[in-house]
Amino acid sequence: MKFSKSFIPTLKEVPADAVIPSHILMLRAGMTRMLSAGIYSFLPLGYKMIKKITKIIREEMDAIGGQEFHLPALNPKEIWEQTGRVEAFGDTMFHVKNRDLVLAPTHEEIMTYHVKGEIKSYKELPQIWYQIQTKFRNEARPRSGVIRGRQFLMKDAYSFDTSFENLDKSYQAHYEAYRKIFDRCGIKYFVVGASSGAMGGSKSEEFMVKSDAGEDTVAYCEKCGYAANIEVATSLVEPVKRYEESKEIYEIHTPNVKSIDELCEFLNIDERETAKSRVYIFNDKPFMILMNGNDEVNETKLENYLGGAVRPAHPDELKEITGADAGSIGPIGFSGRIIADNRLKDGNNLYSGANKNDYHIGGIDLKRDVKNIEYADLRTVQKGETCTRCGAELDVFKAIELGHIFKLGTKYSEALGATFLDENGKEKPIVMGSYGIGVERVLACYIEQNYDEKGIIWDERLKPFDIHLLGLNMKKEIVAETAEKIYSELKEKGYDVLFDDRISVQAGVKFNDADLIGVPVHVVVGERGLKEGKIEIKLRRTGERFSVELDNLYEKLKEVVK
RNA sequence: CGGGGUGUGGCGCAGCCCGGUAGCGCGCUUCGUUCGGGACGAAGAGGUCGUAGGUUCAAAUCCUAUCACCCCGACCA
Repeated sequence: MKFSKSFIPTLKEVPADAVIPSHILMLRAGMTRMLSAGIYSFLPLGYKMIKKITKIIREEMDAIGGQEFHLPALNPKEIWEQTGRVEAFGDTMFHVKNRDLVLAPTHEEIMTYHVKGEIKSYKELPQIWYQIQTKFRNEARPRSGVIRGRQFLMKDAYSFDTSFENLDKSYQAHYEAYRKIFDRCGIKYFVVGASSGAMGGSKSEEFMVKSDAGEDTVAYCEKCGYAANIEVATSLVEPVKRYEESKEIYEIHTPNVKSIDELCEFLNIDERETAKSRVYIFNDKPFMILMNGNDEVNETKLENYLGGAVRPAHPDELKEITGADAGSIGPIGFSGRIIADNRLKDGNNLYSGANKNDYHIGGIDLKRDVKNIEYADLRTVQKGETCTRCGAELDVFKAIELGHIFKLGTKYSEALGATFLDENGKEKPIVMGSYGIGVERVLACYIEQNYDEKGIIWDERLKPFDIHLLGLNMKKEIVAETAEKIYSELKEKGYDVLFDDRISVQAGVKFNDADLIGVPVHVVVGERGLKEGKIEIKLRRTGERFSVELDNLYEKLKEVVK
């Protein structure tokens, strides 16, 4: 393709609204433009990359027996009401104003709807159905360019099986396909155990890329490879001590002591000797959570334990429920359900709030003083804690979710009545899995991992062109003629070539645009080299460059272009 | 949704505090010179100063409302 005829509007300056490297570079390289917050247009170069990525995805999905669909983005609201997800999505779902339609944020319902209508026998299962389609989510705050948009491309696949054992097979097939897809895209990623959240279902894993621009936090053990979303991650921490002798409960006047740190300082004690109380509401009823010291409540773990959504009590509710404000709340005298983190198990001689402002209580023995106490793992793992598998130190960092695979089970098939008859003529709900990949995120994450101060660095496995050919001074006949000749010969040999044939553009501009766009191999035709009959080849990633005789050019390119 | 910030030519910005009719760099057009790492000179084109009200003889500038966008947080199948 000739640059002079192409629409590749590169930018010299950094657009003010872009912050993260991938966003800046996609704008600067002329791949995307923003239309509105979280809504992006893909320009020819950007869309070309999207097509390359979706081609890889299609090949690997087809390889595991996937069949491609194209479902409507506009869905009847009624179907979504049957699974309760209009409410579950809430404001995240876009609603059409002048008809009872919604814009689909995912497609479990619609796929299940079609299964229900057509698949009736175990003989027709399993099935893997997928599509690559635009999804709509009314994100409260779109950010990081294409990484979190209100409209985005997603490859979503659904598996339909006769049993949970067979679901395992479909799930595993997707797991392996995903590894191949991300490997082929040249992305450095890792897989973490995750929470299924409001999707429902049992097991789920996320394919993650480490990045400060990420919105998920993961715990990772470099030594043994343990990786988990912070929502479900666990670590080994020392439990509180149980002293031989339990003191009696006593009240302490603690004016203006609110936080655990203030309490520790005031009483000159260690935070491990304290139990922090938080009040949550579950099913409209208040209950108390006890954490050791400054340990943070992990609300996802809490919700998984309780089996439903919780919310922290409001400040005014606190007063009504406990008689005290946050900072002075504790288990003694609290009448509701009390769940403590495992770390506090059977602890004694502990300090906590007195449910009376400016007072705390010492000498608490959870075993003796808190009847019906429950214990659960409710902590949020912190950096530097001990890996449960190998004992090494855990790292905790931000990551971007590229893909997510779920074992859904029968949640949707039951809600929508998608059943089949088994070998014994017995009606059973179809067992489902669901598997997503954020297509733009693959693009953005690749760039996040492969750029330098000059621009993007594409990989041989994922690149917009095979060769970027630069004709430096196209006003010189010898340069123009040679470059044109090389261009047509390269095309003949089957290379996809971007030929910078612009006449009134300085050499420096061409070099900089080439570095910005980041095709792996640059071929430079200039007057200087031609005087000695030579062409220059430059490798974008290493910056390495070498001159070759015109006669040896194609030979050399065979080595260099993979 | 809470906090902070920004809206001035295609892009990046100054001007606003202290009101007087809009400027700089890049880009764009034309001509000439230059020609291997974002050239130089000359001449040009291009702006309802986000929008709507208000104050004033006069508003980019002051006041009110509103919209959009960015950042931090909350939220996030």
